[in-house]
Amino acid sequence: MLRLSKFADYGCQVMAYMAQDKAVHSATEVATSLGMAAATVSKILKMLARENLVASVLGAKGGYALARHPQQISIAEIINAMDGPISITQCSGTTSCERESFCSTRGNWQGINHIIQDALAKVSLAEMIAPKPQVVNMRTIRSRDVSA
Amino acid sequence: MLRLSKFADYGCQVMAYMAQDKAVHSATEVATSLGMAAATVSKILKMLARENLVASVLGAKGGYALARHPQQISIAEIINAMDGPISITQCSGTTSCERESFCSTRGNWQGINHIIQDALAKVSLAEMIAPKPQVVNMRTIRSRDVSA
DNA sequence: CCGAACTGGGACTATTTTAGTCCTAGTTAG
DNA sequence: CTAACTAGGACTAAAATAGTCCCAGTTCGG
Repeated sequence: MLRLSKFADYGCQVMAYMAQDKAVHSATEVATSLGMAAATVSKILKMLARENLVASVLGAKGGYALARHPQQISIAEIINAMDGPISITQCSGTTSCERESFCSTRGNWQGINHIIQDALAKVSLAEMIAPKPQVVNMRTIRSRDVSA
Repeated sequence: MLRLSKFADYGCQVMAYMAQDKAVHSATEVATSLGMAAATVSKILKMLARENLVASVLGAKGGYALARHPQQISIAEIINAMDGPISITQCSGTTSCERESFCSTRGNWQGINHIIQDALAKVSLAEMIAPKPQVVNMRTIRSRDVSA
């Protein structure tokens, strides 16, 4: 339906791991713990560091630590850091968008996009790692379609 | 941030065009009106027909017409028809998902996924083509980030 | 002061998705 | 019976994504 990139997914996993404590973790350590390729984790941490979601410590014994408290980091920020702020409609104003009905469509797309961003911004990393999901009433999970 | 495929976008455009009236339109006609490649529009209409969003009429003078009233078609259905029911998290249960903290993360992902699906299901094709966006209060559009 | 353990940044390649084209078969109006 | 259509799928092309690697800079510990 709507896809989140693997990077965004990885980014959240990495952040979830980091959220365990306030300590400094090296990329290698995170990779080992998560069972991911070291180079990939390193890349992800670099991206997260650039967006100030994690703070980096240079040199030997260096690594990364969460820049803020898990309560103060939303998954929207993580996704943005990994995927960039790409809106769901990527209509780059090409020629096929001239008709009035289409433009009004665009306006609605933006509204929908906003709802999604809002939903993601409302969930903090702390909530994400909580065993009891509070994001939405979980009786609604049945709505989940069979994945492709 | 979150990407909608071009096909889903096209599908909505095609459906918006079809929603103008209850008449039968050939793929060629739709393509011409929308300024899109005929083969592509044809493919999109076939997909929409398979999901019963449009009804097809075979033979000469054939074509497609909206299967239901625009009020009764949600954009979630259109997106599903085009992209398939792919949830935002595509974790296929690989080895890196063993830890408890991750699994709880998955549960929350499903909740978020549901919110998004809900938002899309609430918007009908009729609302989508309406010039005045009612989907969300539009004072919030400022939240739209600069696209990549 | 040197070497080992790190991050920073980016170039590069491989892989997978996505988009788009085309062909053949079947249906129907005139 | 032919022209105008859709049905379905095979195929190719293009682009986005994921993943690897390299080199430079920083810091710790001996």
